[in-house]
Amino acid sequence: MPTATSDDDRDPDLVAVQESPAAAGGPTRPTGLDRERILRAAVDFIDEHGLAALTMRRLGASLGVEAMALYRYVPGREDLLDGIVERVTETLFDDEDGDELHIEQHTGWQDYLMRLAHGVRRIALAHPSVFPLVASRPPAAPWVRPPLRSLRVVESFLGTLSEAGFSDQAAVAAYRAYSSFLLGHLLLEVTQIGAQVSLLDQPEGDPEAQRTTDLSEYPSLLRTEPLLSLDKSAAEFEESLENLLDRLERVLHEAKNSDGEVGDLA
Amino acid sequence: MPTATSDDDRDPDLVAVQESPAAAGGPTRPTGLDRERILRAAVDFIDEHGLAALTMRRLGASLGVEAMALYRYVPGREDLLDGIVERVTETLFDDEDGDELHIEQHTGWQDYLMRLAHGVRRIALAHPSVFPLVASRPPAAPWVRPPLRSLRVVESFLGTLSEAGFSDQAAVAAYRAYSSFLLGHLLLEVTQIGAQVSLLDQPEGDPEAQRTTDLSEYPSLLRTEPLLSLDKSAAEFEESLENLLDRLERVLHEAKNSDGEVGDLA
DNA sequence: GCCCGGCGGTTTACGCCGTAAACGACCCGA
DNA sequence: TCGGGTCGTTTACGGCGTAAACCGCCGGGC
Repeated sequence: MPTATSDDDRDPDLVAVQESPAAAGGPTRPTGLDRERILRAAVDFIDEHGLAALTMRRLGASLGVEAMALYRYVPGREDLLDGIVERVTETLFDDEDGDELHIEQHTGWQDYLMRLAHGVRRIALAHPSVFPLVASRPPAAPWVRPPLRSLRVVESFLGTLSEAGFSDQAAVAAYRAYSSFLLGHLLLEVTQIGAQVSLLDQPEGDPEAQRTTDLSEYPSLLRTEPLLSLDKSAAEFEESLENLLDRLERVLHEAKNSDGEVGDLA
Repeated sequence: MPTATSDDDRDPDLVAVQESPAAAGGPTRPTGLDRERILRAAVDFIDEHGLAALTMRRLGASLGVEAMALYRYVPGREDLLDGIVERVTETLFDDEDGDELHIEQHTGWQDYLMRLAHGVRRIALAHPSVFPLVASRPPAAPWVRPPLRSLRVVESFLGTLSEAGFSDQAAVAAYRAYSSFLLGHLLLEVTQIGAQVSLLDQPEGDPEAQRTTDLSEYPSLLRTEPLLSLDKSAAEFEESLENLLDRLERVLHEAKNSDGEVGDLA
């Protein structure tokens, strides 16, 4: 049972990631380095070998080139990581059909927030090993909250909510609650994916000693362990998201009714 | 606006951290290495210089000793990091008065969840640079979700909710929603702290060019920028936490009324 | 008193890291 | 023909984690 959503239907945010033609195996690449090609190779590399394995030397090798060659297109490792994050998060916009994020495109702010959330989740699930980078790289401005990292997205978020009748305070509070929700849920979800695969490719040692930790001192854990091991990420994401939207809607309506008081959400 | 700390009273989770006597400056320490002393020094070091600055050599130097001396007490760097996390999270139990976490101690599951949340938040705020480690270190079992990392805490969590009438499914779902909430909120809060200090000690360059990014293309951002820069972390934490508890309470009561159906929260 | 084993810390060494700097090869317009 | 630019390589340096050899010292058995 891999990463099933509810018990038997598919997770709409889990899209098959097709191998870029002849990208995986050989260290050769016809010719012509280029910042864009480097970033693409870096993302592929992290997807395949994990974040910790990414070094300038190895990334160079994966492009059939010495490490120092990369420095002609990338100022240094830190900037490379920033570029990776930027590249991955930018796929929010070419997702789906054109740009789903434009205000005129969607039907209401709830629809907008749901599209945005699933867009970010799709990115996280497509690149589980890259997502911790999206979560932890220092943001451009101190009030930019991962995983909503680009000013363009934050602007679109605040603009949409404003237009829908949210006060500035309420919109900002919504932005904060929304980003906390996304970060917490998705970071835990991709971590769990990573933990599972790193368990799978470590079947060494005698198969008996590989037994899970002794839970005999923890009766509740022992009893609920099968439940804890079930993956309900997709359903829980949906549930939490809808709950957040309900809460925002309550704030919005309260502000409209008693409109002397500012619906502040905090 | 219920229990939230409003604009001007103190944050109860922000406790003053007193300097350990003569710990900050000199690299000297009387004598006698010891795993516990090493871990303490490591936490102090990270608090002072940041996570990235921690190396075996420098940690050794901060104890007046060569790097290799540490290896007599710590198998390696990875294990050191695990030890740091364990040491920091264990202070959950000696917080407050004895162990606040025992089931008999508190009055109801809501009170328990609030104490637990504020306990974790206190840890995060006391060691902002360590918390990302708490959040990202691979957990002991795949279903252990940071920042609630110890089996003891998870057991206590599930036991408390079970005893309060939650079904096993509902308790597990609550555990997941709760850990997502804590992780998302606290990680963003400590990140913001780190960003602010790292901005403060970088006042170099000519003071004019240090101007913040140009926001003229982003009208909503431009308008709400002062609001975005306001720190309302404590109040928002409280608000989100209370909302989560309300949601859990709803689940619990629905399950009790129509008790053929399982309140599943997801 | 002497010796000697092991405890606790140091020295040395190895391979990998990020990256500065010098160095070619190759191409193309004057 | 040539001289400069572009693009990648080579070489080198300091710092990293850590394996292995080394050594001073101290306490107990003879």
